Amino acid sequence: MTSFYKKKDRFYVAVDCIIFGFYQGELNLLLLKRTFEPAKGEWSLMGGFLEKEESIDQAAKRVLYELTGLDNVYMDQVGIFGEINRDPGERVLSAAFYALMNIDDYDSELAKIHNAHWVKITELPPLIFDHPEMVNKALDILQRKAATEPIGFKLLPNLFTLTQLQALYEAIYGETLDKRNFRKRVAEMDFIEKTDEIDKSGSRRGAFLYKFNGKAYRKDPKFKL
Amino acid sequence: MTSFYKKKDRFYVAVDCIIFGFYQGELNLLLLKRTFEPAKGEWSLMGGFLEKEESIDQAAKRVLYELTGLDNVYMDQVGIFGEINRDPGERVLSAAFYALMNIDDYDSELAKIHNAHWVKITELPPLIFDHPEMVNKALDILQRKAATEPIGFKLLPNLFTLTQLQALYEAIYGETLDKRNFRKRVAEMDFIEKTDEIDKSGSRRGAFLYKFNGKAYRKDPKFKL
DNA sequence: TCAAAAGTGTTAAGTTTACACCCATGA
DNA sequence: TCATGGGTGTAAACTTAACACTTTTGA
Repeated sequence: MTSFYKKKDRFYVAVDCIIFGFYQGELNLLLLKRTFEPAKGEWSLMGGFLEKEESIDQAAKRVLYELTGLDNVYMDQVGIFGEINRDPGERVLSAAFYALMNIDDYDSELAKIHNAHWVKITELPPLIFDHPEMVNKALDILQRKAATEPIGFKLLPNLFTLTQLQALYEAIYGETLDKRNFRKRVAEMDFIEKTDEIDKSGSRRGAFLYKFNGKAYRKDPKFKL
Repeated sequence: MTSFYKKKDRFYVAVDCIIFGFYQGELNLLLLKRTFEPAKGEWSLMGGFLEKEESIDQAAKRVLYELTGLDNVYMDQVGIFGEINRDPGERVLSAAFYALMNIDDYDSELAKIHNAHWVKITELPPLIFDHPEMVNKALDILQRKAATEPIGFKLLPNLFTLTQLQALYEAIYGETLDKRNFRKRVAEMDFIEKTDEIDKSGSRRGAFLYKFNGKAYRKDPKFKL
């Protein structure tokens, strides 16, 4: 270390993850009912401390991996939360990240170990510290970003019906959408491709399954839903 | 300190400020030609270290105040930058903030002390570390946010002509706008109020000065430019 | 046979874009 | 008197929003 930095203060830095899933027509968050201090017994986001040998992004991925067993999950920054007393135990800064995952992929064994549960965002319990702020900011970012970038697909299986896709966007925006207008817009985006497979789980008649083609999207990246 | 935090690593945390001003029809940044280590002689954003007794937002305001002598400047978060070697001297995390100021308000004496200079964003010199990324991200946020929230006014004097306002938005978006369409949209926003004062500095004929009425905006907060 | 979800087009309303000339003034 | 920036309206193109019925199937 050069002498330049010697007198400066150093801080604990955490990452907290706002983990979104889509389930039963609603956005859900994967939350911990804490079995550990501080705030044992209360609800919180999944978090962890930044370590010396990792970047902040890596820390976020690691924390998510610890809880879900997944890597390659879409994550993006929400912001840094740095009020002095945000953690009443000790001063800790927190970098918040949101993650979008397909709820089918999650490992319920790992979740059990951490006492993690999917909770509808319309029915969130009280959360500790400034975690409610983090969630609100993440939701706001998700709503804006989902409208103009094809990130919603991260919340669905690879193959999905248009009814599912519409229900997802209705959940994200918190409003109902017109079926014909929605499908018209989907039809204009060639990278949302109809397959010849049919899903019979949602109706007797069955619905065609679609998939998102990222390569095709990148060729003509115009998205609006 | 409770024992819980004892084993965790602690980190130096800085704030860096992307300070926007509007001058001669262009967006400018207030940059330092560093007279101090590290990276003496190179260009950088204004920054400073987070201190124990201040929140991150407060640190950003303090750093801006040190350079400009101004408080009450609009600032918002850009993000946290946490790559391990982003500062080659020692590991330092940085929370980046952008600030929007009226360039007339700045204190050129203070600027001199810090060896700070307004530089057109179309003519930026190479910047140290990951400062270019910070600037790019700040610009992106500014462009998105300026379109739907009335923050552009922070870059102008309290009284401004419509020609100035249009030039500002052209600078933000990096494209020219149609004068009649622009003024039509302004006319629809009642909180952009025509005064009876006239500015003669920009033309022989003179142009009416307008002002932004924040209270009126909050009553009917619909903004689009 | 009927309940439940899938699928399909048209029209009106609203928004956005393109475009050109006269005005007022000081030098 | 003329060069310079200030100020003004309309029509076409495009986008968005509203709206209802038929199809398929398994129980």
